[in-house]
Amino acid sequence: MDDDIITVLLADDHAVVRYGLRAVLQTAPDIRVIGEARNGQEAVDAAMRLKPDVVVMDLSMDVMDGAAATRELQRLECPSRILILTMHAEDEYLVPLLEAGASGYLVKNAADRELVDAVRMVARGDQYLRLGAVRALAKELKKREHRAAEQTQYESLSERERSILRLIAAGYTGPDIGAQLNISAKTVDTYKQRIHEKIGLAHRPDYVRFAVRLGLLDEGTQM
Amino acid sequence: MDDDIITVLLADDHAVVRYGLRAVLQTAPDIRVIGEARNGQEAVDAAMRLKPDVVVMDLSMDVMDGAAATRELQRLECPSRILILTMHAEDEYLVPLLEAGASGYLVKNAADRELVDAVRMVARGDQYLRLGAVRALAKELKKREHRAAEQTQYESLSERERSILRLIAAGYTGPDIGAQLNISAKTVDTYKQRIHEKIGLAHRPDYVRFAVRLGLLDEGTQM
DNA sequence: ACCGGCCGACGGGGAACACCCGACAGTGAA
DNA sequence: TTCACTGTCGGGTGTTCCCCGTCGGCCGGT
Repeated sequence: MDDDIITVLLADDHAVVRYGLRAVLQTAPDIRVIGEARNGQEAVDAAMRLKPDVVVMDLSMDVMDGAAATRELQRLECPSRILILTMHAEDEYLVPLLEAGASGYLVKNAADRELVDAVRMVARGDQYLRLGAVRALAKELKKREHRAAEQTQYESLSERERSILRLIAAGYTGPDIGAQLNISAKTVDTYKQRIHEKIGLAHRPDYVRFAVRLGLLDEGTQM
Repeated sequence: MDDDIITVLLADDHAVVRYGLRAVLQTAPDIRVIGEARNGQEAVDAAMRLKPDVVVMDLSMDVMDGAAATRELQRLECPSRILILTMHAEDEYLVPLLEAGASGYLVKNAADRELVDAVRMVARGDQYLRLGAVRALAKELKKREHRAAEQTQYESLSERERSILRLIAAGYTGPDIGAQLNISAKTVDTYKQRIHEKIGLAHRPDYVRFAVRLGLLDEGTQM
């Protein structure tokens, strides 16, 4: 299966892109495209059936996106290496993708020149990452850790406490919150103190910053 | 120049996509690709030089995006029709694009089947719009109007009032705000009342919702 | 079976805050 | 000049916040 020829599966929901990728890869005699998929679900099915050396996978697909498909293939212990294609330099997705088991990450912009090299490297078992992506990695990791820490703190609260946190951040007063939840304003007070003890939020600005960072305020506000 | 053959210029910053588009359009005998461009700037130059019947233009490009290039070609009174290609159903860009002078709007998803038809229609002077896009038009317009209304309200405030609005939404108390701006808490009170009179924000939740919708809280919070 | 920890729910009281009232000076336009 | 807008401040009353303590229910440990 690997006696010279590198077999490749293409996964992209745009037919034009698949045509283009095919055209580029056909210029390399040691690479053969053995299948195509129009979304993540098809990619997983095809990869398990065809067992290609490399899956060239678009990040943004309708039914199951590239990240989800990567995770799924990893879960199913598919031996294929995965090379992620992305539109621009959306490096924020890099870390979870590598955690999910992707072997490479290529910006479509440079796909014509670098694609063949990237496929070969990934097929050999190496990782292929663009330089900018690597640089963004450290920064991203830190941000994510901080975000994750806050997320963990939030999840350490009880259900009631989370509700109170959200409502305080949204600007409601103690009595208002009590009315909304059918409890006394004094009870709301208790939760405030417990939130303070647990995760250190003391004043309203702390609540608002915390909630904005976790995106807790967008939910109830969408129209 | 239009004695049968439709001349086309391709503008997309991804070489793979250009290859794919070429492959699709080559299947139509009445269409000939006479040029390619790697960004909006090149597209404008090439279009003015080659005067193609149709410019097939990607929406998201680095140097000058499809919308800007469309506006520029319109300004230069280029006779070419413009067919916009977009990744997904990003219908929010539809209205400004049509205003800018685009003749058609095609989702890349369906580019293999519909592209040839779209190019022919646009070349004839018709508009080509996907059905979903048209349906989304009315909804988008409404949303934008509402957002724009709030934006206008915000801009109708004085500089000081805007600051107070932001700080209240961020959760600061009157005295806190006074300290930050070196004014009395009582002065802050006045601004609150004036904001109330001008744009109707009465309670803190109103402030928070308003600020979240206008994205006023993300700015000072990014790290 | 008991004890400590966590959770949901209250209340009192003093300090802090918000809200409505009025006030006044500077600036710029009608 | 008069009027509207802006930036600034104060007084008083009602509301809210914050720290204190309380109580019953539940669950896990010894």
